[in-house]
Amino acid sequence: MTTQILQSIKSIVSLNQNEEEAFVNILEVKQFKKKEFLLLEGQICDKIIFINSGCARIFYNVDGVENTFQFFFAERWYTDFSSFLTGQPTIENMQALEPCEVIQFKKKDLYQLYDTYPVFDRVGRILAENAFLSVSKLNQMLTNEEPEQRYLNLMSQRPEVVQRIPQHYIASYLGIKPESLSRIRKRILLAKER
Amino acid sequence: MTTQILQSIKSIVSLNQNEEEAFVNILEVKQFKKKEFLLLEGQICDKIIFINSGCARIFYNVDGVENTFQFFFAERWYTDFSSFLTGQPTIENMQALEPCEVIQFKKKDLYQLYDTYPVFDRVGRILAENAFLSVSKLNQMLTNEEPEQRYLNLMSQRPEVVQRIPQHYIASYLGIKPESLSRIRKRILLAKER
DNA sequence: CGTCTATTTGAATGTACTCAAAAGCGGTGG
DNA sequence: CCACCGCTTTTGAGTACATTCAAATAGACG
Repeated sequence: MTTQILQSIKSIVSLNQNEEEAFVNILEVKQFKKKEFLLLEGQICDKIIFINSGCARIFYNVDGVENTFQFFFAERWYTDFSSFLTGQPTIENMQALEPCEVIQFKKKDLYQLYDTYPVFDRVGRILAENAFLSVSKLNQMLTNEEPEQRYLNLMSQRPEVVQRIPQHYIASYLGIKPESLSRIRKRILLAKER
Repeated sequence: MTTQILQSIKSIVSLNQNEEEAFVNILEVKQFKKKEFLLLEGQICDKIIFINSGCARIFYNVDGVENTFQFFFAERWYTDFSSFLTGQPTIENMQALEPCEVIQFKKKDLYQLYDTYPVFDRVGRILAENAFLSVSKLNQMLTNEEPEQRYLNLMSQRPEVVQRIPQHYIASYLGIKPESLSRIRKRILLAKER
């Protein structure tokens, strides 16, 4: 059950037996059905989630419109850092798009680890750094590229998104309306036929 | 000279005398004239910069067009994490918009600190977390808000940007063309007059 | 003072948007 | 297993807003 998350950690730092045990002890496995919420806006996000299987999207509401801004598949870490760090209620929702098995642990347990085993500060640092890289990439995508190019890149770089995620969520992720994505797809198809 | 950066560090963790000395020892103070580059694309970003005074912008080139995506003022940290972490050449340019005094230190020195004094892993973690928060915010801004709203928010949340930064850089930061920003400003002025 | 760059203004264009409706698809219950 | 219902995707027509291209004005700096 905890093989994947341990592997993920161990690709970052090596843990001695004490550290590994201490870490495993704070883990909790959870199952979510399709459409269930792993995190709901208004909650304080005091946990870190690692996805064993399934997939989920993150979105928040702006004037009643759902704004999807990330998809998570197996082997990926998630937390709403803003809420996690500041203790403020989150505006993010994390919703299972397929049945999910996740491993999660609480902030307070993690902070205890930070204080007991400094190696975990390093884990935290590297996870934060990776989170930063991933948001930066998203940012560049949103600022540099036309919607059509964004979709083409998504197809080549994250095919699982295009294959497993409903189109209107992808549209939201790309920053366009479902109708526009539909037209873009049509354009791409026509271009290919030639 | 190092007062500000030490204060910034100490707002994160407390350092004992050894740690503080070790840290100060890796610091280097540098001056940059207006328009000079603190970081140039193609270089490997192997340093972290802390701005003592002045301001700078970060931009990269897309098809020959400069894409400005952040402004830095005094008391702010900067590094191109992508390049810093992966060792790949950076695509980012950091250019002084006013004369700048900065304090910087090298990656290799920092990693030595990481290994000698675990407290710096924590510093690194928290800086990475903050960098993440700031990129996330930028992201939300870019995805949620109309250009006009973005500019209004910028005026109220970061007035120093509007006051000290040339307009065409702000336009680029907002993701629009200088002409559009000019028209937006006009619209805002007209609205205020009523 | 003069040059170079930044900003403003104008007119025409393009692309995604809105609104509306039709077609397609998946899941549920009979 | 099929029929139906609801949700997703597609298509169409018209609109809005930033963009492009071009030119004029304003401002900064030597």
